[in-house]
Amino acid sequence: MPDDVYAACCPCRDMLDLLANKWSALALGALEDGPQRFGSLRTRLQGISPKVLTVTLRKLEEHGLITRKVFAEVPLRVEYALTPLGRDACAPLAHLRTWVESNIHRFPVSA
Amino acid sequence: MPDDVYAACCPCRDMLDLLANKWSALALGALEDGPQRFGSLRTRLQGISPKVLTVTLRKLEEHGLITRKVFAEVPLRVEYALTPLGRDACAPLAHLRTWVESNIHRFPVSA
DNA sequence: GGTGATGAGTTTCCATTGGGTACTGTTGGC
DNA sequence: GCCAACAGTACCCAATGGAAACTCATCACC
Repeated sequence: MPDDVYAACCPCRDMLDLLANKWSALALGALEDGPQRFGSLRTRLQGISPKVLTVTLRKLEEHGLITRKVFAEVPLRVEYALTPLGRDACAPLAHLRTWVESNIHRFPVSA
Repeated sequence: MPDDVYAACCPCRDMLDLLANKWSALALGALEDGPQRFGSLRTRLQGISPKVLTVTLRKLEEHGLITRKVFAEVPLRVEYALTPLGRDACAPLAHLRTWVESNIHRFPVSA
């Protein structure tokens, strides 16, 4: 079994690092509803700064999870959408998000 | 629905940030097999430095996902174990890890 | 009684991220 | 000419991430 996230040199490690990330998990989840524009994502991912959103989206695009499509309109429109791979990745991330939401009350009050 | 990971101020956000993290996901998964010692975790989480492992474990402990038990032996023995909450958190993280492992071949070659 | 091993970390340092705020560029409407 | 909308950049500082070396306690060995 060459594909092991516990192996330091396995590319799995990089993928896990990409997906196991607050903003990636939220961004992919936001795109589950369909393509979204930069501004819309920025609104949905409350608290994200434009810079961090850009970096997050670029990384996801680079790894084939989302696509970035520019429309030559005015004002400029850019749409981000899930690739089939990205769509599949949403399932485990959705589990994680919903688990957190439904178990948040079990966590000790923050220190 | 007050518990929303997309809300910046919701404590869910902090929990997602804690769990959606490469080392947390791997550490919790390693503890699924039963209590582990520091050295054992260090070996299993290939490539982690002792400092980062310490920080990771302390954060998980602080948030009630694992326990840290010191045995007054020589040489010193310290065991980390999942709490019930931690055990429950393993399920979505395991999904994520196995999804990555079984879909890694679909990712484009790293840039 | 000094030497080394064991286990579980610290300490120090540097490079890489994360993140906030302000700014840019393009075009259209007022 | 001036402002607004959209999609980002640029610049800066603070917080992590991570490697390598060091610490501390105790025991076993020579």
